[in-house]
Amino acid sequence: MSERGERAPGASVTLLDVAKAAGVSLATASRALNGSTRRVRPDLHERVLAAAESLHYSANAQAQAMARGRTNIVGLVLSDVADPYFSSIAAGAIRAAEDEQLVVTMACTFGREERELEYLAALRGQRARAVIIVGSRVQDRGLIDRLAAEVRAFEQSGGRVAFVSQRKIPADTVVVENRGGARALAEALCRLGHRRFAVLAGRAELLTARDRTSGFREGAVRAGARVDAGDIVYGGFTRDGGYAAMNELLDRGTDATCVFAVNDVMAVGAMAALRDRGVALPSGMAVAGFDDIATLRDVTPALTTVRLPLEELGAGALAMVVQDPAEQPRVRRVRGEVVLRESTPPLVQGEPVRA
Amino acid sequence: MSERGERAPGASVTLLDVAKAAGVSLATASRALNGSTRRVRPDLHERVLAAAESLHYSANAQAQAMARGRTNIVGLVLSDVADPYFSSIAAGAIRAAEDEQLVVTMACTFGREERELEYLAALRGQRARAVIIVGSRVQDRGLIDRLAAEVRAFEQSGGRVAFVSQRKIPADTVVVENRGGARALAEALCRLGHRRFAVLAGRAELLTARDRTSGFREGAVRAGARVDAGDIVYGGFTRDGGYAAMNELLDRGTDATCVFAVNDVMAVGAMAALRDRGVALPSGMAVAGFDDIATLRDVTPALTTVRLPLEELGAGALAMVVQDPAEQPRVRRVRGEVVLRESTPPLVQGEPVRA
DNA sequence: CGTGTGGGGGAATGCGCATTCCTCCAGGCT
DNA sequence: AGCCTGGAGGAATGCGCATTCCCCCACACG
Repeated sequence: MSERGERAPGASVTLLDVAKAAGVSLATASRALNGSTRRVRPDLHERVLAAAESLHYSANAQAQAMARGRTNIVGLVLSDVADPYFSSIAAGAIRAAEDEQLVVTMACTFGREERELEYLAALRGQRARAVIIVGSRVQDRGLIDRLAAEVRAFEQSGGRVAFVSQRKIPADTVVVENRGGARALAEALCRLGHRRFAVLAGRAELLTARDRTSGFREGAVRAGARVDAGDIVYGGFTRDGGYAAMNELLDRGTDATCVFAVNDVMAVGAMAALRDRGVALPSGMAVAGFDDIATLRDVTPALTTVRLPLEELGAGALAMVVQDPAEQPRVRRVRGEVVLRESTPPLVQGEPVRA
Repeated sequence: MSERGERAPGASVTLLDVAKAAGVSLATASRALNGSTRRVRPDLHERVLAAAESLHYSANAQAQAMARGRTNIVGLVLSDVADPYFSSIAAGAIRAAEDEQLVVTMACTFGREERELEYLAALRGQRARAVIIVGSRVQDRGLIDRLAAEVRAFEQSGGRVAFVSQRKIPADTVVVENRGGARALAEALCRLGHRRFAVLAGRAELLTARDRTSGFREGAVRAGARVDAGDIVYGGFTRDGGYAAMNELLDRGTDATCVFAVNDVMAVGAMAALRDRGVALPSGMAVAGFDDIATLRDVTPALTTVRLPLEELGAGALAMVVQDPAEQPRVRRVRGEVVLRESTPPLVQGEPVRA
């Protein structure tokens, strides 16, 4: 099989092979390839590089990591890559990581938040240099405490941790101003003439969903409008969740003129439900979302929403994790920008929608 | 600082610490924690587990990898996670990897295909167990040859490689039947009455784009319809590419009654362009895409497309890479399913669109 | 009661590399 | 000419772990 004299499959060329081929010691080969405080004579340096090239040498990252005592791995933990919200954040983080010569490993919880714990432990085992945890914290004191302990253990072992979520754990965090964004959105919608709102509030445990819901309500009330408790519908934080919640709302009956879905994919689900029920858009019901997902910018009617710089969130978290740790955990607040589009036209008359 | 008597930051607890705490040898601790052909006396076993637990021990994956000579890392190389096509495939792969106790590391080329080479080399250095490369091959013999060499080197060092793309490299490949899917789509559209088509063909170098374009043309011609060379517009493989290409087509003028964009995001861009130019949808121009991106299933008019089981593509590639290698590289063909929706209503009369 | 046998604990080895320490040599100085 | 110094190559060490090999002990059998 290997008449070409190649090594057995599975056996890869090591630094020692390179050193031998170059006729130098292992130490010199290492110095030539990785640089060092020590200098290597130019001709030897040259020979080592040539040998490595011709042998197609690729340093064993595991061994390097062990010898050096640290890796260049950054763990990224998020709920679902297939969700455009998370994939955009991931793209931002990955891009930034590549600039820093860091390798990103990714894990998804797929909605089971307790898996964050497992992944964090696994990444500690990987001796990952840092971990970025993206996703809403949930209303569960026990879980938060356990996660905080796990984060401490990770940092204790020399790693860095950052969150993109609520600031519930003492660690660097990129905080999205969900409440403020939702409040501003509500106020803007009130200025358009709306006085009665419904909210598709997503999963009740998710703090992101809660913050957006309560912020919206706050803004509405402040502007003299109403969000009745009966007009707040919980459900999934997904497209189908939005669809179902909208249907439930219509079944209940509502006199809201505008419905706020706590994220864009839910809003799109809600629009689909409205259309299926024969409600004209946007005249029959105004719809607003949150996030400004790029892929959804071309839906019709164009969706009013709160724009979030998603890629920046990921890049920002990576930047925090690359910096030296501060005395106190840092918080980077990111605000959303209200974007009014066709899905929420000015209301001529505040008359209730038929429902 | 460490009045609690904790170890210096950066120093993590090792297997030896656990062994000492349990009053056994390192070997026994290893056997208890990882299992072995050898059995460990139950009480010692118990003690080791308890010690590991109380010390919050987490095995150093690097060291394990080195001692065992292999890792449980799977590299995923794709062009852009933020693109829903790739993120869906990634989600499928990650899900499948988790079932196999594998860790996924992700890298993005962001459209620069030559980076696949770099990442593959880096993953060889990681001693990754396997690599999955997702994305269209490009028309570039030199690049393909270099990639093939890099793949050989990777396999030579004991790793496995799979592609989700065209079958250009001798390795396990999940092949999407782009040509066949596009052909079927064209035929279906012809049955709706269309006789003149335009194609927004994406980047000319991408084989995926080429295959879809030529397959579509093939199907159209076979069904007695036409796709004039002047009605094929190249551009970006993105939403903005679709938008620009559609505008270019309208500027040129066309008498096509239906435009096929080689993927869904381009189709959405095209619809936006049509709308901006005042063309009524779907009556003024029928539009079809390819992929059936989940996030885009609610656009209006609902987009006719070719459905691809994206998550399955990722999961399938992972399955191939987990299996023992076959004598001959495997090929798993995946076909798309034509889904006719409102964006391509039956054509009553084949009259040209105003353009 | 002596010897054989098998199960299981422990010491030692090596994985591939960075790094420290030792050594040697060349050049400059007195 | 002899000594010192700095620069650079090489041997050795250790990172944390799996695994091999050795040995001891308990039990069974003759």
